[in-house]
Amino acid sequence: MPSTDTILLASLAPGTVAEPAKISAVDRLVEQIREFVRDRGLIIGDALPTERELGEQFQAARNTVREALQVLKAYGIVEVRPKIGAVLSDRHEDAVRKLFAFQNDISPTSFMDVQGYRCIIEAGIGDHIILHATDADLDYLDGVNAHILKIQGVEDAARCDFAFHEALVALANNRTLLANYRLLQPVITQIMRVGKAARPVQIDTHDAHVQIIKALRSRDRVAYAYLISRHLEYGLQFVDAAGDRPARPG
Amino acid sequence: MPSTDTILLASLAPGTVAEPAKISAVDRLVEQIREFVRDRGLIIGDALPTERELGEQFQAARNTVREALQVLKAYGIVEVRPKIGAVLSDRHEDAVRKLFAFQNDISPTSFMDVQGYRCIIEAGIGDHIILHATDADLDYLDGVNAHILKIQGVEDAARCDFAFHEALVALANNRTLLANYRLLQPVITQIMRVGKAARPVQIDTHDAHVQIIKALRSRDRVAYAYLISRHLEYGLQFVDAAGDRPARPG
DNA sequence: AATCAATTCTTGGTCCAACAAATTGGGAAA
DNA sequence: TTTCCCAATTTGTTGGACCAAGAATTGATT
Repeated sequence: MPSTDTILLASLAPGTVAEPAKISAVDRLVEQIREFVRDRGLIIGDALPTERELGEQFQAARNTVREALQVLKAYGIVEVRPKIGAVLSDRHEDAVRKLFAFQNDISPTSFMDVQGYRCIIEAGIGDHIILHATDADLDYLDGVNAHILKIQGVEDAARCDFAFHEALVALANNRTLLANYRLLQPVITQIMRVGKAARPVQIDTHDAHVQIIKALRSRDRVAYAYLISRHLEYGLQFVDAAGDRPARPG
Repeated sequence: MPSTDTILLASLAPGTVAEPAKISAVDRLVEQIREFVRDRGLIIGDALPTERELGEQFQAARNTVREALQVLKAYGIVEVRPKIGAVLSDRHEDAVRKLFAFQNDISPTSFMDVQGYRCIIEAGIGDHIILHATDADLDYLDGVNAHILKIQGVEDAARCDFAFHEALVALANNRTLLANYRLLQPVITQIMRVGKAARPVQIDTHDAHVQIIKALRSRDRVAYAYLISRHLEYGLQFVDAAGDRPARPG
C-alpha cells in the first residue's frame, strides 16, 4: 500500500529529462570513443589507440581522455592494462550486475524478496519450458545437476546450484528474462551459500532437481509448479533460520 | 539450444576474480569517498567537499579525485554541478537502467523478446495480485488508467501506459520483480511509442485495462491471465507491423 | 536602512608538463 | 641461438595553470 503511493509520482515525474546543451568534453569523448569502436567494427579484445593518440584524434587533453576512459571502464566496456592500453572488454554484464547488486543491500528481507521473485519466475515459466524444451535440453539439465554431487565446497555447490536454475530459466527461451535473472546472480548465490552452510544439503538439492526434471519430461505442469515452489520454499527455511543476520562481507 | 551450450561455461567460468594487490589510486579514492559518505551518514542531496578539499583530505591530486568522481558519477551515486560541487544523488537506478539499456539495442527481435518477457511476468503474477491487492489498490489502478484518456501526445500516452503496467507489477508485492521490470522501462516505452504511433489506440488500451481490472476485482485469475496475454499480444501486432525497423535515435 | 549592481572569490572543466612505474621490445653479450 | 639488460613507450599520478560561471561580498544609490 505505501509503495503504490509513490508509483505514479515516480513514473509520471519528469524523469530523465535530457539537458539540451552544454555537453561536457568528457561525455562527448565517451560518445566519440563508442562511435569509434562501432565504426571500426572493433571486437572484444581489440585495443584502442593510446591515450595520447585518442587525445590528438578527438582534440582533447590526455586527462580528459583518461576521465572518459574511467567512465568506459566503470561501464565495463573497456579494460585498461598498463602499457597495452585500453582493450575492449566483455565485462559489461558484470558491470551491470555489480551496479545492480549495490542497490539491494543484502538483508534478511531482501533474501525473502529475492526468493519470492524466483518463485514467481521459476514457477511461472513452467508452461514455456514444457513448450520449448527438447529432450536434449532436459538431458543437459540432468548433466548440470549431476555436477552437484561431485562437488565439495560450499562456494562451488552454490555456483552449481545456480547453474541449474539458470539453465532452467534459459529453457523458457527468453533472453530478456534470462538477462534479468542473471542480474541477481550474486544475491542468489549468496542465499545458496548461506543455506548450504547451515547444513550440507547437496543430496537433497540434487534429488529435488531430479524430480523437477522428471516433471518436465512428463510434461506435467502442475507437478512442476508444485515441485519448484516447494524446492524454493525449502531453501528459504534455511535462509530464514541461519541467515537471519548474514555477516556483511568486507 | 545454442544458448544453453554457453550457460554452464559462463557460470562455471572463473568469473570475477579479484586481483589481490595493486589497487589503483582512483579505485582507492572511489572506495574512500564511499566510506566517507557512509561514515558521515550523508544523505541524498548532501554535498561532498570540493575536489580540492577531497584531494587534500585523501592525499591525492585533483585530477585523480576527478577521475574517481567520474566513476561515482557513472554509478549514479553523485551528481556534480558546476560551482556547487558533487552532491549525493539518487540516480543510481537510472544509471543501472541506462547501463542495462545499452546492452540490448533495440531491434525487432528484442521487441518480441521483451514483449514475451512481459507476458511471462504480467500473466504469471495474477495469483499474487489477487492475493495481495486490496480494493483500494484496484481503485488506484483505475485512477492511473483514467489518465490515458486525458492525454494527447504519443510520448505521454506511452508513459501513462507504462505507469499502469508498472503499477500492476507493483501489486505483486515483490520489490525485486518491480526493480527488474523497471529496468526495461526505456525499451517498453519505446515499444509503446511505436505501437501508438501506428494508430491512436488510447481508447482500446484504456478498455483493455478496464477489463483487466474488472477481472482482478472479481478475483478471476483465469480471466486475468487471458486478458493480459491478449492485451500484450495485441500491442505486439502493431510493433510487428509498424516497428519492423524502428528508427535509430541519434 | 534597504536594495540593487558591480566586483571578487570560489569552484568545476579543461589543459599542459612532468615524473614514476611497469611492460615491452630490441640489442648486446655469452 | 639463447639469455640478459637497457631503453623506449605507455599508463598512473601529480602539480599547476587558466577559463567560465555562479556565489558571495561589497559598494553605491535611493
